[in-house]
Amino acid sequence: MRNLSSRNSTRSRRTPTPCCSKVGIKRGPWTPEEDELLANYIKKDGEGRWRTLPKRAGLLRCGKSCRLRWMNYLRPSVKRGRIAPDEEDLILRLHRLLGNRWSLIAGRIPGRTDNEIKNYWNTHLSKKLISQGIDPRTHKPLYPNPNSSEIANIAPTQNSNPNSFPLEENARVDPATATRVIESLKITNSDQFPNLVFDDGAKSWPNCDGFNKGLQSHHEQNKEEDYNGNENEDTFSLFLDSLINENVFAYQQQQQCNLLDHLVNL
DNA sequence: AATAGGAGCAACCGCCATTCA
DNA sequence: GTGAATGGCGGTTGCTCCTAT
Repeated sequence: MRNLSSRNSTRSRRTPTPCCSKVGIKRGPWTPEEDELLANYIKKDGEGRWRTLPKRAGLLRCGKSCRLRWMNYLRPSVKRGRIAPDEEDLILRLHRLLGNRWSLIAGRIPGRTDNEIKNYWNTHLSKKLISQGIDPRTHKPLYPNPNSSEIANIAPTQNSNPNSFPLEENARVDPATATRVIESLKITNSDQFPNLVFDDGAKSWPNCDGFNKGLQSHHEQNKEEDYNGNENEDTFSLFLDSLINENVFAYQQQQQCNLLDHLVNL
């Protein structure tokens, strides 16, 4: 059983949350019996009304705990097992675009939960990027070459420069826009162009800067104009579309180069 | 064989957005 | 319009298992 004393002491200083404040609520790992109770109840009565579900299902758990258990483990659509290389690749690209928006990222990877992706990122991918000299938060080089022209385009740490637009900050667009962008990105980059420049952290830095610059101009435009949600969404989508198209163009150029090299070597 | 340390991951937490009376 | 209830999210914790010593 987990030691929850530290959490309880923290909670005692705060207003208790309504669903978990009752005495007698069970915590910690779920037993197979509890899983069965929950799964059978949801199969029979469906998801939803999580706060009252435990009582109806005969569980001594809070509603949040039931929801989490169902969403992350019991749901039939949840895929178990290792993250495949193509899934990892998609996570990397989506994270680069969206930052730590795990539920959005998970929404584009069938069978994977936000918790699973978040864990995988924290335990595998962030370390992998660091080992490659890439900042996992910004997807930019950790130690840029001072002689490189790239240095001028590297976004400083947040708050250090009010004019900088680090990717993570920029990624905070509304979910509807993000979803549309991801949809087009997935079709364009993942399905049709699996080896796109976008995949490679080092090669994509210029694209990333373009991304930031585009967002900056977008941001400045918003400051000048009265806010119009749909219009700005469209502008943002168009910008991202153009960014994606640039990648497609880069890919096509690379393919042509590869073909020429091949012909030369014949 | 014992144990220390790290990795992986399930679960909990607080906060925020949305819904509804 | 307002406040309570609810759902959902991202950050964090700590337990379990594995590996190195």
